[in-house]
Amino acid sequence: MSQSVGRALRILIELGEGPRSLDQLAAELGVHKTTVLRLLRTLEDDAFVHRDANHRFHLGARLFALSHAALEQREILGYAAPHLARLNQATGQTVHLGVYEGGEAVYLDKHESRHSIRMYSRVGLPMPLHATAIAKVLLAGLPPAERRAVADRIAYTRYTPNTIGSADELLAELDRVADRGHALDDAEHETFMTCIAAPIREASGRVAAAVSLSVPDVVLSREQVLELLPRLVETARAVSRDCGHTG
Amino acid sequence: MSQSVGRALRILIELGEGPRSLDQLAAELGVHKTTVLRLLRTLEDDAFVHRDANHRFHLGARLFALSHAALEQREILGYAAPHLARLNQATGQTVHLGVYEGGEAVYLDKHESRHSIRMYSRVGLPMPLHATAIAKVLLAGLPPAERRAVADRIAYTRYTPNTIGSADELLAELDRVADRGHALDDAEHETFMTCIAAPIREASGRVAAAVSLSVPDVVLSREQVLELLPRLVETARAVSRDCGHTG
DNA sequence: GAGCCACGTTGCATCATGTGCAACGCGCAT
DNA sequence: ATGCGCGTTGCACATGATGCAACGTGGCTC
Repeated sequence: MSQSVGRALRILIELGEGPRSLDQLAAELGVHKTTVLRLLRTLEDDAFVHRDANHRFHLGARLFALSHAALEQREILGYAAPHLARLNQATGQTVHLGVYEGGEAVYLDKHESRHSIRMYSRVGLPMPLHATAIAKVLLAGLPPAERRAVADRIAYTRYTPNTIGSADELLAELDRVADRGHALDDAEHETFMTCIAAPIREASGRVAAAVSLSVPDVVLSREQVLELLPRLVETARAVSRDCGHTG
Repeated sequence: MSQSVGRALRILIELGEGPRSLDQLAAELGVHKTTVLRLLRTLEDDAFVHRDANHRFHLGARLFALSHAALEQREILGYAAPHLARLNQATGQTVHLGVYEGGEAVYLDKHESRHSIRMYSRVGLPMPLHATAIAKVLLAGLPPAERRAVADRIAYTRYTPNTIGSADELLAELDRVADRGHALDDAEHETFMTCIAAPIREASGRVAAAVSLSVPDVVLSREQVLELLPRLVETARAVSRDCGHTG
């Protein structure tokens, strides 16, 4: 579709086979040296390729970073999916998987409630950091210094009377969440919703994601939702185990 | 340098942070949706990105493949270098590291002889497959079917009276090399040179590379070179161990 | 169930951008 | 000194990438 990009990608693929010289690449792609050189320089600027002292081109460091990132993302989704489905099956409620990435908490996966009254959300959508159970779990998993930095950047839009309104309040709440091992959203985002969330940890112990149950008041009371906590926590633990987290 | 390629790479980098939608990417790059879509399709064609059922874009499978390939290449170099330096130090002779990639045997690393008469070679340079000790070790490490295919493709240029002249001869020699665990180039490439080579194996047992010693006749006789074999083989074993090969 | 909205998708006209050519510079080998 | 191989640069051309505007479509909301 896009010629130059296609050629650049073919260069990467060729380099995947082993180091190449400029002329080799030009010959293999069937294009002029000049063109290959320009593509290589662009690739080099972003560390996708690396040239050694002898003007031979190798795959660059960025690829390692990317593949690691990709692996992590995929793994969590794949490992979590069956457990989320089972939790959804057992409770009949909306189940979310969320992760903290690039300064935002976003939904990675969603299993719909059986009830006609549902929570609005979309996979990939960022959520308010101070007003959702998932976000609180994710933030509680960050190192304290980073928590503070993130808390200071939040706008603290007040969605309901219960919404957390300041960085100090949020940080105090994050401490409680870290202690308890789960978070509650008690009508802090929507007046008619209660959510509970628990952390998923990867092998290193880092909080890699969070699972949540979201239930409208008209379906279950706050107390009834809390009764689902053990099930939720057990699901999060099961996913963590699948991710290699022992304990 | 190359605009569209640069944008495509930035897309990959963004996707390294996490899955994105078309509009998100367009906003982050500051370009029109259409443009991003085209770049994405090109990336998708080569499996650099993957789009899930919900039209969200992820990093694709090719990146895993590439990073594995790159890691392998780099690892061998890094693991081997100190051992090669030590062998070079101990013997004073030219030491080469070679790998078989994309139908060619090439030099990956070189440690120069202390003597004024040296072997001509350059890192990254392909070597004749039928007339060097390294290449014979590398080919001997291939599965038999592939050996045959490679042997049939060779031109069998006769460099010296000792040069192997046919596929059958070469295959017979490869069998011997595989049995012995090392190869000898007895003036088969240059009339005045003797080389010996031994395989480096990675964890899976596959022959990942080969080390060689190259000595001009005027420096050491054929017999004297063969006396260096134990040292060479031990070096190759040491590198193999560093690569995770047990045994 | 109907309408709406968000998002991905397509065709097209424009011109910026990527392209190939030819010439240069450099290092290495003879 | 000379020649060769390889990477590099400047330049003119037109190809191919771009943005616009309009269309499809699926999912959410009412």
